[in-house]
Amino acid sequence: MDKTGITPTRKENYAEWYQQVIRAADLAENAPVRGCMIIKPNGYQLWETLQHKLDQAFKATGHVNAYFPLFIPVRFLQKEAEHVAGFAKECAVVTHSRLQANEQGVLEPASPLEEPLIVRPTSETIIGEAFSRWVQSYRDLPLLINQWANVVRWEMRTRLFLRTSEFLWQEGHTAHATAEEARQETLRMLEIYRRIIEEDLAIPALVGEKTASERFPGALSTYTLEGMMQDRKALQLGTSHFLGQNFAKAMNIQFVDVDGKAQYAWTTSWGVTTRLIGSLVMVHSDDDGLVLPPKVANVQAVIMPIIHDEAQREQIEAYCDQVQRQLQDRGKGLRISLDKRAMRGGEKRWQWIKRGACCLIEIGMKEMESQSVTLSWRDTLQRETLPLTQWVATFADGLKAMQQRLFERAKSNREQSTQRISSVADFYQFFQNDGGFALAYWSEDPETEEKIKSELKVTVRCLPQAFASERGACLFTNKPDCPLAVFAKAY
RNA sequence: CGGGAUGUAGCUUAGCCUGGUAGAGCGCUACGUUCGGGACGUAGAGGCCAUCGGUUCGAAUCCGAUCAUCCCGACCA
Repeated sequence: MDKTGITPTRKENYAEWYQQVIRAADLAENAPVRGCMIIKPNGYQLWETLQHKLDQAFKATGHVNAYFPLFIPVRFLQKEAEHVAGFAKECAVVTHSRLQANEQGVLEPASPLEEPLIVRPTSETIIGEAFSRWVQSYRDLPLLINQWANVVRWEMRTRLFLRTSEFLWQEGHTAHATAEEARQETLRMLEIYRRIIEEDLAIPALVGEKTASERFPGALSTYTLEGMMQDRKALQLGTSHFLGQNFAKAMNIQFVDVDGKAQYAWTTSWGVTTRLIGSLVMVHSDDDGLVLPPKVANVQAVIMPIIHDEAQREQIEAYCDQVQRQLQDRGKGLRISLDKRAMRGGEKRWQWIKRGACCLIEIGMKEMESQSVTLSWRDTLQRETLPLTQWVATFADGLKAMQQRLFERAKSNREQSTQRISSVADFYQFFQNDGGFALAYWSEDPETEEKIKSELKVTVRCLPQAFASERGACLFTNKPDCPLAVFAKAY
């Protein structure tokens, strides 16, 4: 194959390749509003699939969904000092309640609001206000709430799915009677994210804790899941925050404990966003377009009738219907498409390759006569022909195998670009070459963090859980007994 | 918000310097030949050249203003 589905290739221009994959798969487009995107049906279907999997996991752990206002009074945000500082610079502010035509007939804002409202960049404060009324006694705890919503963070530089001014997410907000319980909740949700990201999205996730500088504004600790994209840059896939009593104190979430004493609750929040769709594109896709893990793919198999002679159309299509029915009978949840559009076979095949259909099934006279199918899996694109009965019986296993292949490939990509670093010179060398994830002992001192950020554009992604027991002398300061940190360039 | 650039068909764009009211490729529609690795031919639809103003007999083209977008910097799921 010399001609690739996507121009340019990953190697030629990764950023442009990413945009083109999204365009070719028809996932989303830039909206006529600055920094915003239109998520098209193919993209939204992916989001619905992720939503469904996450929602099930949340419900299974006792969380319930609710919906809180889009608008938040400015004074709410103001109640937590770090929180304001973190979000103030990127808030959309609503100041007027109507439009009025001026002398030229141009509509202008009129009727100023007494108190400006911000469009939620996140909902800790407005949910906290509600919690303060809902929580009275230790019997009201834990309070486990999730919200599916859009949020707005006014961004300077935007990219489809990865960074837009408005995006979709879920934000979980919980309140607990003890610090220990809240911390457990933070870690429990982190583990749910890890499981879905690794098992459904087939993206190996590096799990760990954020440093002070990368922590959520107002949190005591922030845990993160970091994925490595094919350009070796890190992408934060989800976060879970232990908020301590900061928001409980700011929003006055108090309860009476067993001993009759008033106590501040301990709260958490955690979220993942439509950015996960961007990570799917950047981790699995290739120079021919979108590649998706079967568990979340919109189309797990597409059946394409190949018709040379119009006289044969009817019988070939009837055979295709039969193949679809038999596959579908093997599993209710299977997503099988039958593409009867009158297009040339090659063109049709390419279209489905670019859209990330997991399995491409071509059926013409040969297959019909021999009761077989010709198929290829999206990640390898190698054709093989199998008897229909055998194919139907093994299709589900084929999906599983592809899911596994994608995960293993992503994992081996990450491992190849992950390196233990033991000298500052090697550290600089590593990032001046190809880069990736650099593991090094680090004293958590903010000065080196600042220095490498300005000199190399490298940040500390997290202190990984997997290496929590390892201690060593800091790479930069030589201070003994420091934790291992992961450094990388990040989106 | 600083530095640089650009606005012409759904998309990518030529034309602008040297004024004479628009050309191409892709896409779209129809028909024909094709069809298991991205077809080709023929015909056709589609643009008051970002907006407003100025210069001129005449402006996509020259001048001014406005708006928008993109790229580079400081911030970010």
